Amino acid sequence: MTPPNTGRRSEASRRAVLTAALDLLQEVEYAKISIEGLASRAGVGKQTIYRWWPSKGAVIFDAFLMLSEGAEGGPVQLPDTGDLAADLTEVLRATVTELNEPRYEQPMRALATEIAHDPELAAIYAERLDGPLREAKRQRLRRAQRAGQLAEDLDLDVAVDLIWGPLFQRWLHRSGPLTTEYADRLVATALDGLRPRR
Amino acid sequence: MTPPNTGRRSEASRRAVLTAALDLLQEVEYAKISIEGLASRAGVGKQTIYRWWPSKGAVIFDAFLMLSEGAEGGPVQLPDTGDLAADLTEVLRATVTELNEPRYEQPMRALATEIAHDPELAAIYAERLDGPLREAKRQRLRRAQRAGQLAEDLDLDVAVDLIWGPLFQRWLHRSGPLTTEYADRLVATALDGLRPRR
Amino acid sequence: MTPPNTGRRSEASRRAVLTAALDLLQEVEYAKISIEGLASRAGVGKQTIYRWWPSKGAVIFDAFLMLSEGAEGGPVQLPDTGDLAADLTEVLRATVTELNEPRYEQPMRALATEIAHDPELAAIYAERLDGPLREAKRQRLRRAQRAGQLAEDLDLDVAVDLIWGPLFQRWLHRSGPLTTEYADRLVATALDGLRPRR
Amino acid sequence: MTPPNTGRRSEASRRAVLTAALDLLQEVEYAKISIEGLASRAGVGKQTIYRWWPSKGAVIFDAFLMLSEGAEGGPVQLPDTGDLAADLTEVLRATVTELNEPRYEQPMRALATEIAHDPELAAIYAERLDGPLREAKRQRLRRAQRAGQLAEDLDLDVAVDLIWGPLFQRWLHRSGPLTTEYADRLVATALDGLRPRR
DNA sequence: TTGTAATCGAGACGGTACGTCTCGTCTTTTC
DNA sequence: GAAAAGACGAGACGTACCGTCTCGATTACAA
Repeated sequence: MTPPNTGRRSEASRRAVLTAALDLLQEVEYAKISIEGLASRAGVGKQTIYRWWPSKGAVIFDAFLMLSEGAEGGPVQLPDTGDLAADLTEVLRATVTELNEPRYEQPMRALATEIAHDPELAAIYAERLDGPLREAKRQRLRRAQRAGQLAEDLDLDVAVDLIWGPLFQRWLHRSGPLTTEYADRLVATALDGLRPRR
Repeated sequence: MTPPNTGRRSEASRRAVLTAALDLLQEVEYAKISIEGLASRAGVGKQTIYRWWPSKGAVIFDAFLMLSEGAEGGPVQLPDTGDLAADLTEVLRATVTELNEPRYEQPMRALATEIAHDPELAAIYAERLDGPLREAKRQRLRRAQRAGQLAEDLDLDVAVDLIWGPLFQRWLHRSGPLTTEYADRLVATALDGLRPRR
Repeated sequence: MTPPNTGRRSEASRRAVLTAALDLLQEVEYAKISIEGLASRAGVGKQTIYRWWPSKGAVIFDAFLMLSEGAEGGPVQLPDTGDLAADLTEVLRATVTELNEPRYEQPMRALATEIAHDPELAAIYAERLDGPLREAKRQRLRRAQRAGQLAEDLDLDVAVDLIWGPLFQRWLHRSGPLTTEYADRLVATALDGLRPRR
Repeated sequence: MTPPNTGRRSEASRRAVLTAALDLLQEVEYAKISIEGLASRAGVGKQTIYRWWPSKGAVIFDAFLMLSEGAEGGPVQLPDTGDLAADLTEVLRATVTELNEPRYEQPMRALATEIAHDPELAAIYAERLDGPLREAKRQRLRRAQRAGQLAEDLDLDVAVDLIWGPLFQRWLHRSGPLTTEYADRLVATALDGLRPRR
């Protein structure tokens, strides 16, 4: 993200910009955020933003990165009580709650949009933000698979998509209410499949 | 979308604007389309656009509407050969092909973004564009359910999400390559579920 | 100065800009006047200025033009009591007083500078502002010449330069104090010449 | 001009800046010269300029000073053949030629402007650049006066203004073509005065 | 001979203003 | 009375410089 950086970048300014970005995202729609406003909110010259970030999206993205890297203590881990269905249901319910939180909604939609339109950003997102999380999901499933709780020939990537894809899709497109019941049903249906089990 | 229309609206101008919108979407990124440019491309006064549409998104949306309503002859219908897995695979493969077509990509991402940020538009989308399609999907599954090919207590809405959600999610977030193999595996996994079948 | 003007220019905005220009010139140095500040002072969009004037200098110039054309009732005329020396002395003394007035100084230096650097502006200045005044000077001298008070073969243009040139030069370059005594001596010396008169 | 200079200033940098200033004046309009560009052209840090000169005008001025002090070998002297009219005509013709030279025009207009707007610079100009020249002019006239060729009570300062003032005025304001004929007529008219000589 | 202190090139910083672009509104003219 | 044309006030865009600042790296005195 950040250019070569010959060694003299002001860390204070960097943090001020990223913090201001997160603050603004809480207040106004992503599209209405201007570099001008961002700079003035951060108490920073516009040039300082243009010097270090190629686009508004990149700033917002870096802000998310800072947030996530600050929050996370070590590698992410999904709960593992041995009961896969229960664990997944818990995680999805938490996700539902989070997605319904107003203060996260705007920033996350902004991020989703930015990723949808900028392949380069999408790649960084996949590596830095989604990557570790996805790996954690895959590992939880792998443990279940080894315990014989999942099909032996299961493609774990497809499995992850099958569980979380519908959730994000419904949230992003508002194709229906995002409730904990939906999360429950989603987990159950994904685990058992659409076909009847004798 | 279109206001009451008391009777004096110029159909020629309306079509010119919508056609120009579709043309521009092929050429440039959605975000770079301006009302100004749209009006001049359509050979129309700016006021004519502001008079009849509340936002840029609404224009683009109306353009999609015109496109889809023009294309469609009667109600949409999913293939039904009796072999559900084969039929779903065929449809998903077709969707994969379409999503990978460059000339559809920009407009569809634009639409997705617009829906993600504008709940009102999302509602109209759900009703006018996605609605009929979703109904067709549900009906195909219902027939399979009645034929005993799907679980009796299956929530068809969740089922639709389970099949198409991962696909759109992967496309929009570019979280992985969108291939026909992926479509195949998705259908199979959704039908059988993650758990092992004895 | 003003472009073709297809017929829809706002007279109110035009006057607001020119008035603001004159106001600002009283307050701050010409070089510190910005288009941005001018527009905001005039309560006008920047584009309105850029649309109708090619440069800051052109605006200031137009402002002077408005001023002079507003002030002047009919053609300018120099006093003619029959006593050329007395008349010229009176006029030059008045000029000295005016040039020493703080509220005229800044604008006039600004105008002089602008003319010095922009030949196009200089031409308009020569025609619209300086022209009528210079003609009045020439005419006063011509009457004196006809009355036998000036040399028959005198080049009136050179004569005008000889009387007013030193004054403006001394003012602009601050090469010495600009007093009424200087004006008196200048007139006398110009009329009699440097050579001794027997 | 130059600050106290405690003894450690780099002569190389000083010359580089002044030379760059003169070079740039040949290429672009004075107003378009920036400290930033000047520093980079001179291969010098901006701070080195800000450390040693108070303003852009001061740099340009110092550059002129360097130029003039380099050129001049000893005190300036006007020609003295005994024929005052001929001598003055020769000098004024030379001045006309010089003022018409494109490579001198920009820098000299820049200098004139700077002097017009900055009284402090005007004082230094009067002392360092114009002073010696003006003294030379006065001395030539004084010799003529002693020889009885000029009026006994003539104010030599006014006389100098009368001869050179119109010329610079006409050049700076472009109020008419600057030709050798004009120079000739100017000298003749100044010497004889406007009034008829019996 | 070695500090040590000021100067140097470089360039980031918070800012102001540039000249351009588009917004959404308003006004004029044409059909 | 809707339409095309386009001027208007507003304000963001990305760039250029402003004048200040900090950073090693020379560099030339004083110890």
